Amino acid sequence: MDYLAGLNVTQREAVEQTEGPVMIVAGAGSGKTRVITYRVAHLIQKGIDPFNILVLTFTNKAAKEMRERITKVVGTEAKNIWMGTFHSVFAKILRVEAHHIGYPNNFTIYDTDDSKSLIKTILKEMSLDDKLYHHNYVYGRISMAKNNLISVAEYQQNEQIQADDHSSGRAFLGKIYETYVNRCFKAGAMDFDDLLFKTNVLLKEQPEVLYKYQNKFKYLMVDEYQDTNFSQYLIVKKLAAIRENLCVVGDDAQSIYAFRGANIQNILNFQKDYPDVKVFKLEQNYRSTQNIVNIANSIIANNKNQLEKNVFSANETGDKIKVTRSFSDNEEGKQVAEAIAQERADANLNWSDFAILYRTNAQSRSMEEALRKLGVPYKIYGGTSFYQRKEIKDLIAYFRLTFNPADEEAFKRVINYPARGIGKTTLDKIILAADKENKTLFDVIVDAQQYLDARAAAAVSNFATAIQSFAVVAKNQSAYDAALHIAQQSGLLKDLYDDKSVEGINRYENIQELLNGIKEFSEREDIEDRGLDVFMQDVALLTNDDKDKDDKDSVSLMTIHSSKGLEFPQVYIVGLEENLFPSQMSLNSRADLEEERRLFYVAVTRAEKKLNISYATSRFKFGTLINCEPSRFLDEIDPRYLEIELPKKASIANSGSFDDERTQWQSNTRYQPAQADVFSKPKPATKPLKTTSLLAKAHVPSEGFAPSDTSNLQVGHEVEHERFGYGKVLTLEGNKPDIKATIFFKEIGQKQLLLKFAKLRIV
DNA sequence: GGCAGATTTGTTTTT
DNA sequence: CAAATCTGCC
Repeated sequence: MDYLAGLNVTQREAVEQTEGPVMIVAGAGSGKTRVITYRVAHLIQKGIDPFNILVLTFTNKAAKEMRERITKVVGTEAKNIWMGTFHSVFAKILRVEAHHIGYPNNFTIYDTDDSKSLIKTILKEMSLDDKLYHHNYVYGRISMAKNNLISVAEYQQNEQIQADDHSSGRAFLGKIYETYVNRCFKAGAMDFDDLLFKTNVLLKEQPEVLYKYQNKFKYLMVDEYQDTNFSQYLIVKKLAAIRENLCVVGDDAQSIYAFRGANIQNILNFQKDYPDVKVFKLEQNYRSTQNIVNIANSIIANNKNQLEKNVFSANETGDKIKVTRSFSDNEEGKQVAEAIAQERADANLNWSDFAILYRTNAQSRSMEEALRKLGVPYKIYGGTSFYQRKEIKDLIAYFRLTFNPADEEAFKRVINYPARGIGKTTLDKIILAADKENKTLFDVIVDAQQYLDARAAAAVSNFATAIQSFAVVAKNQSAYDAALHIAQQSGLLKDLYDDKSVEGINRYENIQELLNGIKEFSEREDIEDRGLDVFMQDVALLTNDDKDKDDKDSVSLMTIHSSKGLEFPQVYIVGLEENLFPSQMSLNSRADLEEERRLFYVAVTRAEKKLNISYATSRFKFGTLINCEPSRFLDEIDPRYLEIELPKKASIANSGSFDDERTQWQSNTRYQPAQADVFSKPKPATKPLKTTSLLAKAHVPSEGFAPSDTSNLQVGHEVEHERFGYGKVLTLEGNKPDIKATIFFKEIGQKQLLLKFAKLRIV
């Protein structure tokens, strides 16, 4: 029982309140994970069977960390606790129960790519405008519906939804949703949202199944409860209904998953649903210095919607927070890498004491490069997972098809990879036939000569026979032998082996790595069922973090989202720029912006001792350089806690209002190639312009260059362009917003520019 | 009908 | 900078 000694009064009470509904409102760094860990340990100590405990988290990493920590307290018994993400836990249950709701138990899990690809196929079949019905939009709409447990019938009958879809000009969404759901069902596939949606269906329609799990999970805990969506909320509520031994832990200030349907109301509903709930508030931050906690508070104070809380720290005041500017993303990487190396030497720290956090995965690249140059070991969490690489998905698609020939997305993926002469037209015919006959795509190719001409039918039949033979092999051989057989006989291994490019070699190695992983799996003694089908069943749910075994001392790189729940002595938050953080996608509504701010709050509160923030005044986006302005969040921080460090070198291209405007249009507008060529990427002169030297040096704009209002621009006017220099207007053509000017520039010759984009100063 | 090269388009965050 | 899509050629 000595583990209770390390807890403060509230933490201890929360741990000891094992019975009945409990809500723990836990500020950042207030020992939340500690409480959950010890609470589980305490339950086991009290004699509760670990098999009767269910702990739900949001990310694989959180689940893994939690299990490790519990293992340290209670030992190997921790293995028996049901613990994992919502998706993985309920996928596991559905694997046992799916037949109750008409699904095969070996259903396929569609990942986001599969879902979007299916949506694209459906849109094509319905010949809908793929701009208006953009697959991302459609996917989001369907996902929203599922997360709110809105079935197809309800979607089509709901007046509000129908009105919305009609007014946005997308009246067919209900129909698309219907087709999508039918096609998934026919393919024996569930998407991510289905894992929760179908669990709800199961628990609703099968009372005896519900009862079974209510009695299995006598104690439930949900971490990051503020991130639950309605679907998740209802599952938890139902499972806990008999005993109400339900403990939820959350912090509204750290709600950062609204984009996937999380509903902050769930925390408020909790008190309504369980009137006798015991609420514990953890407000003392043990993690960070006072400066860090204060800065975090000053950030979150800018949000209007929040529960009252007073997070404080009794730790040392600590260093001020350093804000650094650099002139490019690469420079930013260099500065961060150098600072880390320096700090590590000065303070005698480990590499693993440092983390670099960013808003988007794409930002890891410049950081990686800089770290590599300095020889700093690092580890990237998340990002494109190993299992999301093309070659891995290709091979796994073969596995999927082997075990579930109905799997439409796997079918489309590999029907002509490696190339075997089955093209777009043939595929379209197969899909059409399948639709008409209400068969699966695979059914059609088994019966190919009935639907296709001889040549295509032969090719397709060979493929079908191969897949069928794989199924026999998979049944009779070990996972590894079967996997190797499929990799070879499909021609995939050879195709990759023949590709001697750098990427090709890499891909081949990745396949080898996957095969090695399967081999390891085949040889595991601790699980009974070691077939290839078991190995690949839940691959869609895996992320990179599940693969990392090496715990070499290294700097951690990750998005802020995946850093939630973690802590590091020194944290570098990079890319504090408008349109990046906050993301430009979030600027349309207060709710979205506030979520970004909470994200910043999460980032800041990861730091224990030292926090560094940086931004760049330019960075590469889509391969072109854009100018950036500092994030509004920087202005919101109480400057008393800041130490602004200006760069040694003067930054280029950062001159006030002009840059601001350009940043804006560049992020909204495609770079006009006619303008870009001279400046950013002089291509090998494939199409040399007679009047233009591609090697011309960029013009240096005159002092205080500012574009003029060009609405009254006339032929003959002398103008200055920021990069093309001085020139004379030759012609003006087109109508109002799209007036095109032909201008002869002294330095580079004739150019055509759209006035609405060109920044011209009338001389 | 199918392929390779050219062009164009797209990035928030996670399961 | 990549991946998706389109275009011209066998």
